[in-house]
Amino acid sequence: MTSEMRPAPAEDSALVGFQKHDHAHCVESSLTVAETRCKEEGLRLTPVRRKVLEMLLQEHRALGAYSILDRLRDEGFGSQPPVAYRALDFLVENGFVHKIERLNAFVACAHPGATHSPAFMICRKCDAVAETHSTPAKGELGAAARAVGFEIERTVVEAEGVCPDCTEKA
Amino acid sequence: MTSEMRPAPAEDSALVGFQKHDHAHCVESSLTVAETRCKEEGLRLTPVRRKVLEMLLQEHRALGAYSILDRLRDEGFGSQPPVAYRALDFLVENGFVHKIERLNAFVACAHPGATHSPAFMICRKCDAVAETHSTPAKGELGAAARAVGFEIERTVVEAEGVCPDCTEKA
DNA sequence: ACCCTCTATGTGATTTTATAACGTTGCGAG
DNA sequence: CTCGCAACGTTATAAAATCACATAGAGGGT
Repeated sequence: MTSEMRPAPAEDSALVGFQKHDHAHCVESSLTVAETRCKEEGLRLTPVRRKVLEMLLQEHRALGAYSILDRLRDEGFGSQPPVAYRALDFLVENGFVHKIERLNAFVACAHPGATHSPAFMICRKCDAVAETHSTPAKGELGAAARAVGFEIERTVVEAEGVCPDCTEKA
Repeated sequence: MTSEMRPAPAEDSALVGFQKHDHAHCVESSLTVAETRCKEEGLRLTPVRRKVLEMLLQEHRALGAYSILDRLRDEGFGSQPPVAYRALDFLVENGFVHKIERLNAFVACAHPGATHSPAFMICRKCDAVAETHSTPAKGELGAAARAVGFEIERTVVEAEGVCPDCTEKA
C-alpha cells in the first residue's frame, strides 16, 4: 500500500476533507449511526465488521485490504484475505465504506446515513482522501447516457491532485 | 479478465458508444492519427506500442493487461508482464489509451487528438465500454475542490449500468 | 563511420490485490 | 430442539502490477 509508511495522524486532530476536527467524537458518532442503521434494517454489524469500520474511521484515510487484514490479525480475528474482503464487502454494499478504485483501497464514508453518490479528492503527494458529493447523472455524463440509452446505476468519481496542505508545503 | 470469454464482435460492425459503425475504417484512421501525432511530438510509436494500440482499437472494448500480453506473445513479442505494462504506460501517458479503473483494464481512446477528460459508461452485463466527455472540474466537484483549496489535476469518471443492447434483451 | 548515451526491450523473480472452494460455527425461525 | 442459513476460518490459487537487472537499438556529436 502507498499510504502505510506514513506516520499516523495524531489521535484527536486528523484530516477530514482536509480540515481539522474533533476526531474522537466523529469516530464515535459514526459508529453509533452505523449501529443504529443496522438495527433498523436488520443488518448484522458483527465484531469483524464493526472492527473494520472502526479502524477505517479511526484512520480517516484510505487503507488497503491487506493492511486492514494485518490489524485484524493483531486483534485476534482470522488472518486470511477473505476475512478482510468479506467485511469490506458488507460495509461497501451497505454504504458504510467506499472503495477508492484509483488506489485499490477503502475509506469510511464521511456522510453516513443518506444514500448518496460520493466523489473523492485524492492527494497525489500524501494520499489523503476527502469525500464530497456529486450528481454526475445530472451533468454532461447524464445527458450522454440518456442520449444513447444507457442506464446509470452507480458512478465512480475520483479527482486526483494536490491537497491544500501539500500545496502549502511546496 | 471479465470480458475475455465473450465472442469477439464481427470485424466490421462493432460497438463504439454502443453504436454500429465502420470499424475497419475507424481502426485505420485512429492509427494514422496516432502515428502523425507521434511524429509531430517526437514520440516513438515502436512496434510493441503500435501493436498494443492496434489491438485495443480492433477489439473496441476494455482488455486486461494480461490478455494483451497473451496476444503480444502470439505475435512474437516478449511474454513477460512488463512488456505489456510498459507499452500501456506509454499509450496512457500520451492519451492514446485510457485505463478503466473499475475494471483494471484498458480501452483505446475514442477521441484521439484533443486533450480531454474522458468519462466512461460501463455495462455491468456485457462489459461494453463507451467513452464520452466530461468536465467534472466545473460542476459540484470543482466547487468543492475550490472551496477547500484542492488542485484537481486529473479525474476518473466511470458510470456503471446497463447498456441499451442489454436493456433491450432483458 | 564511430562511439556514447539514453531509451526501449526482454526476462526472471516477487509483491500486491482478490477470489475460489470447502469445512465449521452459531444464531434465529419454526 | 434442530434445521437452515449466514457468517467465519483456513487452504489454495488466480489476477494485477512492479522490481531489478541484462541486452539491444536509435540518434546525436565528432
